Amino acid sequence: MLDIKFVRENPDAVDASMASRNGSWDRDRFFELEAERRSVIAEVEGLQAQRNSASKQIGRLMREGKRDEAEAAKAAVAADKERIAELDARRGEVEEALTDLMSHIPNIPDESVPYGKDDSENVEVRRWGTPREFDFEAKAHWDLGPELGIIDFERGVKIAGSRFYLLGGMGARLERALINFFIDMHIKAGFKEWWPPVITNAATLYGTGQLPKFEDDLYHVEPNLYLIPTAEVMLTNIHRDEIVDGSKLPLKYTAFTPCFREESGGAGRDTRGIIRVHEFDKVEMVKFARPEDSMNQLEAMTHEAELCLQALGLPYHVVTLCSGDLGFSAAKTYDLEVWLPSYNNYKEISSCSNCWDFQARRANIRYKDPSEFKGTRYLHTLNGSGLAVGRAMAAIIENYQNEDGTVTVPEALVPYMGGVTVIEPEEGVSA
RNA sequence: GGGGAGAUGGCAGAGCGGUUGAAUGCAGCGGUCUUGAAAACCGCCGGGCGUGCAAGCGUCCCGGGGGUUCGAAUCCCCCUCUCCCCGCCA
Repeated sequence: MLDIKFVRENPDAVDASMASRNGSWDRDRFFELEAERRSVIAEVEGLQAQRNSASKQIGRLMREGKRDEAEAAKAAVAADKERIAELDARRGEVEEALTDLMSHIPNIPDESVPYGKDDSENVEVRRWGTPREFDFEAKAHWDLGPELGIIDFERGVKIAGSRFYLLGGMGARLERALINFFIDMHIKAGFKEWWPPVITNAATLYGTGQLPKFEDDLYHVEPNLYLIPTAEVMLTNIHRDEIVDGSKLPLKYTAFTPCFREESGGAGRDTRGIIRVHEFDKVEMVKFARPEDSMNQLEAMTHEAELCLQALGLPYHVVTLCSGDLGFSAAKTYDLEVWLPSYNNYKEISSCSNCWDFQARRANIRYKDPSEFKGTRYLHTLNGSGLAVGRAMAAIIENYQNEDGTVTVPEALVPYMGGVTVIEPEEGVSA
């Protein structure tokens, strides 16, 4: 959520932000509600002040035994009672409407974010590695996986539904290896490991910005319970409604969780393979940073995700999302896109964002640092994938495939694979 | 699922319906003392909103919501959560 005072004083900035994001907001209604809110507050608080002092007076008269005067004072105050109740109710309505309006406004892009209408205008920042030239016909992971007997699409659909898949044998082991490998990388970089629930409530989802606007993207378990779309939700909300000790910042958290997405809007996109599915595994990084340090922390977090790809020897490039492609809560985002031979292109495998105080304001996460300022301030939250496990697996299968249909295990993963260096076709899973 | 207890400031923990936004302790901040530190002593020390250049003033907040009252942390109702016992159970 944006700062309401900022919006009042800089409506043009919100207009510009909305235009650059292909969005819109009701500026007139905002000012209408905002003005009414303040006038209602002024009036009701004035009446409350009168009532409060009258009440004190009544208390005093009662103590002094001046019954008649006390009764007269009571009658005088009673007149305002109804008006106060009326204004109070109106205040509730206006504030609710205003909050609702505000909670649908996305974050404002950082000034360094390039202007653009959609992902075609994202800007490449750097490349690492060179896509491999195959001297044989390279296969897509959706063919090679089943042939190796490590990915089973048909039975995944049978036991769960479309856009679900099943890993078997070395496929399952590779998933587990990747999870452990990524988490170990982050632990070495100073991240604290967490293991959160994958079911969450509405307040938590509101805090990170999934609700109220993106309810349709979420799986519902019960009216107030949802499956998490990413561990970011849980890690960021760990400190919801808390005041963090400023000397502890930045806090660096990591967690592995499965992620659940309805993908109702994704029909027809990435229909093959394990690229876009309803349930996927991801290791996530989240940081809580001081405002003046958050941009540096974004660079560092992006670098941390890059190290994972480098360690796996997977070619990738980094792009800055343009304004039109930016997510709801993000002020700036770097996407890491890994080379996928089947796409003959780079495909998103990590997204690292600085949300500034947008989520912190929603989730009420502040910090305190008596040596620098009195009171509390909203901190900045950041999140980044490190990495999407399923897409990493797809990239490994495709980039490390051999002409004989086997897949070489990236060296860094061998210890995590129990010494296995090559994945060979196996029986009894799907083949 | 059944029964019982509870929810107060960063933490711990008081609080006859009327200067209680809230005692006290710890933590924190500032200071005295000290070569420095500790100890001791003194002072300060919640948040949101409105208003104001500011100092300040006002208002709301004692899990959440509603009610009674001139006035509620204190009384009533509903909800949520936590803890303990029993049942069930990986």
